[in-house]
Amino acid sequence: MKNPIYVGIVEDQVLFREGLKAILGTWPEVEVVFESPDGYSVVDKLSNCTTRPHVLLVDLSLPPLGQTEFSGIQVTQAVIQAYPDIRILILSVHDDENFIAQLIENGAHGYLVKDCDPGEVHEAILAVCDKGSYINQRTLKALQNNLGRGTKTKSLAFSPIQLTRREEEILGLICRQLTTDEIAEKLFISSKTVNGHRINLLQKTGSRNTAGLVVYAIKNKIVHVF
Amino acid sequence: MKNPIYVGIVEDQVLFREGLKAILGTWPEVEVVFESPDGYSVVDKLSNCTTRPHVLLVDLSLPPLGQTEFSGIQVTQAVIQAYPDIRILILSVHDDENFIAQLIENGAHGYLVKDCDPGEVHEAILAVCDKGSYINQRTLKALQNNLGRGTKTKSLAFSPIQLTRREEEILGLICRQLTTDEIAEKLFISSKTVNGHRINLLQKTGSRNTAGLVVYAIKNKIVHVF
DNA sequence: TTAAAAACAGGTACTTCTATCCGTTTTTAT
DNA sequence: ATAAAAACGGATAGAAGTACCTGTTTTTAA
Repeated sequence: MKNPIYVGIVEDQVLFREGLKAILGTWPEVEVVFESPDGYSVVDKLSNCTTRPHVLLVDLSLPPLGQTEFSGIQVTQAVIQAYPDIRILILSVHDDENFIAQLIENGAHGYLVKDCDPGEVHEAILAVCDKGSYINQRTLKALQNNLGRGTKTKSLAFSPIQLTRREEEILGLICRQLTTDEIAEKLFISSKTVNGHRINLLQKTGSRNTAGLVVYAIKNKIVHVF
Repeated sequence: MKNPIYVGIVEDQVLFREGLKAILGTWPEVEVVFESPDGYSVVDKLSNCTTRPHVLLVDLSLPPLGQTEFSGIQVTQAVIQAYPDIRILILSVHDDENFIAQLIENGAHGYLVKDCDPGEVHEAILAVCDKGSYINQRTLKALQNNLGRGTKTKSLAFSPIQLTRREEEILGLICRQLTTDEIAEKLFISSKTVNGHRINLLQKTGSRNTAGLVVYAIKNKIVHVF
């Protein structure tokens, strides 16, 4: 087996990491030469690594609190800047189109959801080495649906989000554990309206659900915990 | 109209406060002699108040972040300790039995949900003056269902809650915006189990929903925002 | 004063969460 | 070794949240 593909694994969970290694180990043309439990030390570790990987398999299952995408993007950007030759394959539980599109736009060469079968991982590794990238149906769809929103996505990631007064008010009430109906009752408006503000809040803050909204609110001092 | 009933209103929302005053004003035997936008300054304000109210109508729609019941309890206790003669009628959007029971146990003389009709407010005001308390069907049910859990309720309110390792882990993942199914997948357990832990977390932290869980987690440094 | 933004409201479909049952297995502490 | 606590899992039901669509009215700013 000449010209093996050197693969690096970035995954915080030991069990899953070892499982991945075991699976990759069954493929003769693949060799795991690097692993890291987190994304932040990856660049450092790569610098004094005996055999530099061709492909980096990066698990993004646990982004830091309050930001669904930023850390993944940061790691991707950092690695690509330092080692432009390394191909980056993202492995994530998140199936959000925005998320996927943002990662690809920021330099990742492929995106796999975590419950894909080993065959797809194999295929993806070969593809990023051979063709430079691996775009499956899911990723393609995400990119298409986010094509027009290039600027929107960017401004969302880097500029401080501006919430309206009403949105902040409702966000505060959400943090105080009021339901949509209760908020509507308290503000003398329809619950449909509250629902609308809720959706806008999720969109503006880039949250997936209520938990994300609360973290955002606290982080940005829209509500005060202490 | 001799022997009017002097009533005080504690309500942060101007519109609702004025509306209440207007409604109470139509009852000849009732006179509003005191109002306050928040519960914390109530005791102070009562001390230099020309006509001391017989009944205090306290709105608890907006408890401080992360605690559904404590502030209401604190205000109730403070007023009762300083002015044992004053009858306290709680007015709240919360229909939780635990919440109601805790307030009554801590000295409130009556509990009304905010969407009750004016007639019930009238009835309640007369009742707390006449009989000393006003217990409606809802309140009675709440008290009965919480009768056996007296100690449980108390320990929940005053002792720091002890979460298990697994519970903290799952709480962390909730804060990171993972859904129950995603958490189950990540931890290699059934979503039913995650659901169980979720319910226990709500119960232990005294939260009403996910928002409460996140606030609790941040407040108690189970996750770190910054 | 005119256009844009914000707030409002209704409908519909689907997903996730909340709540109660019930039970088993594993871990921990006495 | 035994009991208690923790973790696990299944079924079911209903409440709340998420995500679209469609509009109108009010506010704000150019």
